[in-house]
Amino acid sequence: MLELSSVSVPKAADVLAGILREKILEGDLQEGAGLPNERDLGVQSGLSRASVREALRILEGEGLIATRTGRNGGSAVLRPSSATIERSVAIFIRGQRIRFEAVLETRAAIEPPSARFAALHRTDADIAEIERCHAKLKLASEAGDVAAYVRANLDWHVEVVRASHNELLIAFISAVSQSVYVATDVEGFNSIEVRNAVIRAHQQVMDAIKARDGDAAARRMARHVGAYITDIQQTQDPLVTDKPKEK
Amino acid sequence: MLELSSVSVPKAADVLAGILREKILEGDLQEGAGLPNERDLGVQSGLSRASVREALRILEGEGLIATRTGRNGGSAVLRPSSATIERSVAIFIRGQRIRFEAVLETRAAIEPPSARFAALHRTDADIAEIERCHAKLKLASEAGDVAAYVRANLDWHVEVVRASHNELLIAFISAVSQSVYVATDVEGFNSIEVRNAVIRAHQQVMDAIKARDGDAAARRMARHVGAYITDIQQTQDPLVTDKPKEK
DNA sequence: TACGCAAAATGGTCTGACAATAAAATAGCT
DNA sequence: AGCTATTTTATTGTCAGACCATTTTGCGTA
Repeated sequence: MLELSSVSVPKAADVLAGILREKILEGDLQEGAGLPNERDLGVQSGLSRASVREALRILEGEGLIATRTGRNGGSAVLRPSSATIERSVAIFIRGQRIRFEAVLETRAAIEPPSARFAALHRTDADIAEIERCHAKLKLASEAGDVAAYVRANLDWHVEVVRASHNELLIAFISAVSQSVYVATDVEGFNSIEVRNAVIRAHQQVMDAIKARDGDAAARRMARHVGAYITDIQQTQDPLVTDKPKEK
Repeated sequence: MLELSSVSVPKAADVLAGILREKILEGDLQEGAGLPNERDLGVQSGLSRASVREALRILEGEGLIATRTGRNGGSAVLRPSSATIERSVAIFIRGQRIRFEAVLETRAAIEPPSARFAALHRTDADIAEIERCHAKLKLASEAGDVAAYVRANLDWHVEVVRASHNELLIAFISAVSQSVYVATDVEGFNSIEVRNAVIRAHQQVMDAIKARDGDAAARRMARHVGAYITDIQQTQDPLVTDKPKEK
């Protein structure tokens, strides 16, 4: 008797999307290159326009193409950016109901080694960018503008990781920061004392990165994010939200 | 004169997808719950079936639903898994032509802190699982089955991170490992000497995790992945592949 | 030359039909 | 009754063709 493991029946749109995806990732289609219009793609592939459109929509969801309407419109090849990762991480965090503590832990795990790489690989332009964020942070803190302060704080951390010149770490920290932002704009947290401590810690980390001292950068960043976690836990503890039970 | 900043015209499918996405992420639709069939959704939303299908395809791409054909088929709500992150990371790495070195750096950054969390949060079941992978690793190494060895090696690392009980770190390491796997199955690398060194290093890390010694676990893991990077660089250096120029 | 309007090219949406699939219901046989 | 084969049915997958919306191009006129 012939054994068959439930043959899969790929959908037309998936197949076409796969072919186009390979062409793009393989580099056959350069960034900015325009795909044929939907009707032509239909003729070339022997599929209906509906199926072609579904394939294009898949690629659009993967951040591989962008589509414009109108004359000279159509689908153009895109370099997949970190935005795609950010979206999937955001959905993962919300959908899986990831504990906020886990998100902070992840950030705390990524940032110290990133700070080390930043100290080793930084350019002068990176330093300038980081200091620009720091200046904005100080300004917002002095003005008591908490929302701007939180925003600048996040930007500063992302900018430090950006100085590592490791594109994957940058994408990860961007994705995580996105989710941290929506949850740290708490009035109780971000008191004037905490803000001043943050500014001092940032200064120390920046000094280490400027001096290209990887060990110090990692150590100081670890201390900083560690303090951040304990601070926010103290603020949140009273109003305990949903604490998922151990499985 | 009235100033208008180019109004955006959201597409019907995007709007519907957004509504359904919120319902799912908000928890209004439990996992496994079935959505109405496409025709009903069309009637309820006032859209054509084509638009409804496009919306469903978007959600499917985001890993939020799964669709089956046939009677009692239709779309059922899914918990977004790490697979979605893995896919977007894989596309990002290939599409951006991320240096392999950067991928290894990212792994090296994530694993030591993960090992620390593993030492702190591990259960006995976690230990058993890690040791199972380690046993398979040793067996494959002794048998000289390099492919199985590489696979088991990767599994061991993922399993250690899994013991951290941090779902986001687990998703990240899974995504990165996926890409590491395809590139480390090199014959020159993975010599018997390297394999034995790996086995010894793993043993030390496991000892620390068993003893719930977070500092030792992080330190030993850092040393291990650090050695891994230098080893693989020595193997690859002779046959330098594409070295993207500094921007 | 400058402005405005028509034409053309392209994606966006709708309608209706039929094919493919898989579960459920039914019929038929032992 | 109980099993098996067949038919029915609910649902997604695919197609064809039309029309609408948007944007660029180009022409024609002041």
